[in-house]
Amino acid sequence: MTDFKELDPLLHQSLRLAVMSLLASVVSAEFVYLREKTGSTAGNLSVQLDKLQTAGYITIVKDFNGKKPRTSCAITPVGKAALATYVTALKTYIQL
Amino acid sequence: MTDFKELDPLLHQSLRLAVMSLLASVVSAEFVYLREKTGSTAGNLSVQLDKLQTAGYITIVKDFNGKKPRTSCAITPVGKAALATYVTALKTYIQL
DNA sequence: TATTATGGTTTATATCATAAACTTGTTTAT
DNA sequence: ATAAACAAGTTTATGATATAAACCATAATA
Repeated sequence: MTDFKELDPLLHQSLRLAVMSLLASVVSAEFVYLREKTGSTAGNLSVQLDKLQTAGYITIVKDFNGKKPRTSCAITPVGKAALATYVTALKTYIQL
Repeated sequence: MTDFKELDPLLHQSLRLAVMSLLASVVSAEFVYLREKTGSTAGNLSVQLDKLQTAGYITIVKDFNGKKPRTSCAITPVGKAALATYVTALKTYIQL
C-alpha cells in the first residue's frame, strides 16, 4: 500500500453500483425488477439508469409487454470493464 | 443475493475512506502525512477530517512540534467498527 | 365515468465535494 | 529590520450530485 487509485465516480454511488452489480450477472433485467431488488424509488432509478446509459455502461431498450411499457437494461462490455476496474481500485482502499 | 446493505455515506467517499484506511493500520498520523499519502489538497483534507471527527470516527489533537503546528489524527473504536461494517456492506455489492 | 394502478420521467431542492482564497506564524533573503 | 517566501492549516464560494416529490400517459377496475 498505498497509492489510492481513483474511484470511477459513476460507479461509486450505491444505487448505480447495485444496478451494475445486478446487471453483471444476467443477460438483461427490467426496470421493475431493478427497482424491487434495489429498493429504490422509480424516479431515482430512472435518473441513475440514464447516467449509466450516457456513459455507455448499459443499454436501455423500451418496448411493450402486451399493453404495458417495458424498459430492459443490459450491461455493456464497457460497463463490465469499468466495473472490474472499479473493484480493482477499491482494493487499494480496503483489504478484501 | 442480494439485499444491498446501506453504505455509510461518511465512508463512501474516496478521501474519507482513504484517510480511514490509512488510520486503521497505525496508532496515529499527522495531517501532512495524510495529505501526502492521499494526494489531496489541504483544504479538502481539513474539511473531511472535520466530518470524520464530528462523526466520532477519528480524534484530532493539535500541538506544536517545536514552533510548527501539528495536527495528529487517530481512528477511534467507533471508527474501526464503522469501517468494518462498511466493508461488509460493500460485499453485498461486489464479489470479492 | 371516476378512481386506482402501472410504469415510468421531470424538476426542485438540499447536500456535498472541492478548489481558491485566506489566516497565522516562521524562516530566509536583502 | 523589512520584505518575501514558506508551512500548516481553515474558511468560503460555487458547481455538481443525489434524491424525493410531483407529474405524465395509459390501462384496468369499480
